[in-house]
Amino acid sequence: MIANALTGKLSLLVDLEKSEKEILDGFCQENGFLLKGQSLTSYDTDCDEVVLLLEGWACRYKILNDGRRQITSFILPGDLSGVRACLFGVSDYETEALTDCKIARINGSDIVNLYIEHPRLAAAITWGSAREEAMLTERVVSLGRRNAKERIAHLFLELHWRLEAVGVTERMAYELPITQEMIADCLGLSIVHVNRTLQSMRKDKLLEYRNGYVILHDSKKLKRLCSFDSEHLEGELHPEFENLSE
Amino acid sequence: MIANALTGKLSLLVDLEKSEKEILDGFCQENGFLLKGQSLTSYDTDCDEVVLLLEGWACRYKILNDGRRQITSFILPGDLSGVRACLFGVSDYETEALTDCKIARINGSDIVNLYIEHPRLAAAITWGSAREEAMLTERVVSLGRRNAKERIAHLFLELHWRLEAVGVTERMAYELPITQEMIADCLGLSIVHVNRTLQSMRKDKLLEYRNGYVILHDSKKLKRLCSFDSEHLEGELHPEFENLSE
DNA sequence: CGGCACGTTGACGTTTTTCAATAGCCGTGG
DNA sequence: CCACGGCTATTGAAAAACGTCAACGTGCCG
Repeated sequence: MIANALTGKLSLLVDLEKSEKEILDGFCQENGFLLKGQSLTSYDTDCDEVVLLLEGWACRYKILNDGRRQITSFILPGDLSGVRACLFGVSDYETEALTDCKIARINGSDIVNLYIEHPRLAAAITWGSAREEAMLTERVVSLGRRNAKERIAHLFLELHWRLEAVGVTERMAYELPITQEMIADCLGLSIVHVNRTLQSMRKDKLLEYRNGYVILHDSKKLKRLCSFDSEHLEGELHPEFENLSE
Repeated sequence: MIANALTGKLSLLVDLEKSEKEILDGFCQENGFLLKGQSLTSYDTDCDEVVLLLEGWACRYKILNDGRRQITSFILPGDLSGVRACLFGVSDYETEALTDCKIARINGSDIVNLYIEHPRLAAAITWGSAREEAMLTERVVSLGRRNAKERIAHLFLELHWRLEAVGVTERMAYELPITQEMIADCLGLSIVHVNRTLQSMRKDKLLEYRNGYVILHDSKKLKRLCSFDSEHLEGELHPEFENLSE
């Protein structure tokens, strides 16, 4: 199931043909393993490699010159990392495994060839990037105009939405195997403030976060609280692409 | 010169062939005008239209349900707006002219066809989206981990960099025809605080911002102050794309 | 047992926001 | 011509949100 996370995600978007599915399945073959804390981009191969996350959590982040860290996004199973770096030769952030991870390393040229030989798949992958940009936009809104409580609500709802798409949630709960420090670095808050805000939200019976496990007690109220809108996570391919044959 | 902003920008990336340039020039024909405050996306045509900004300033923003506003990006001459909306049928933000603007409306299908018939151009346009994502990432870092002074420094440096690429700067100065409120909404600050911070930076002889005109007095110190790195604005196409013929 | 990573708590500082008032600029209408 | 309103910039005072520092607890693992 998880090994098909990518195929599954993209199937939501386009009706994949058999040959397309085979190509994707080829990409999904586990051929690597990362320990917690390891970097996703091995420096040997530099930018010429895309990593498909099969199992585990990772993140992208940037560090300012005095050590402050900002996590810009979380990478979940089924997500591709490094497509932009591969296409444009620039990687302006670090990528690190937050838990032990199973991955599939994909040759950069294979991805580039997709753009030439399988434009529909390329379009689907570009859609993935577009979705990421949409999430980044929402993060900007959070960091710019939402307070601590609203930021946490939004992040936890968004993660629930994403994890649902790859089928690893249980109703309104899911595993969140990261520390409060990572949440802080993602939401632009201090560890202490994240801790206090989480406690306050727990008291208000909005949500619970303990031992790496999240329970959304009142998702309706949470959504209202932070103006959550899942539209930014949805989408469909332009009909023109449907006409492309392989 | 400005009418070629798009061609110019993309030329930095790929050696365009004559036929490709002609297509781009076709897109650059001014065929619309927007008054300050007008929306870029006319609701009649909905998502099936891409707008190329030829002259003026615009922005994308989101509004929370209690009215707070966050500007997620500024749109400058040579920028395309609505590519994602056109490819994936989702537009999850508003787009508005900040000044009077000259624009070229481009039929969405024409853009989609690019992906099918002129993959190299499509790749170049995708590169534009990737650059936007990179800027968005930097904005996340700003909002999450930089204080008011650093945010302003970073924004003003980034705008200078972008405007330089389309040739509308004068040494270390440029016109910035927006209000302090827009800067506040972009940087996640209050108007009052933007005002005070600008004054303080003026006193420190870092930069000046008056009457819609920015002067960067000490760009070296500014860059150090906010860990500015223009790498996120650069890039080159994967060599494979060079082999594509038309 | 000791060390380490993580969560929690309290006291105190700083940054930033909010509220409220004033001043300058500019176009409009009388 | 001048008065007026609307928009933007500016200022001061007070409050709220959030950060920092330092300490302590707890569970895990070698």
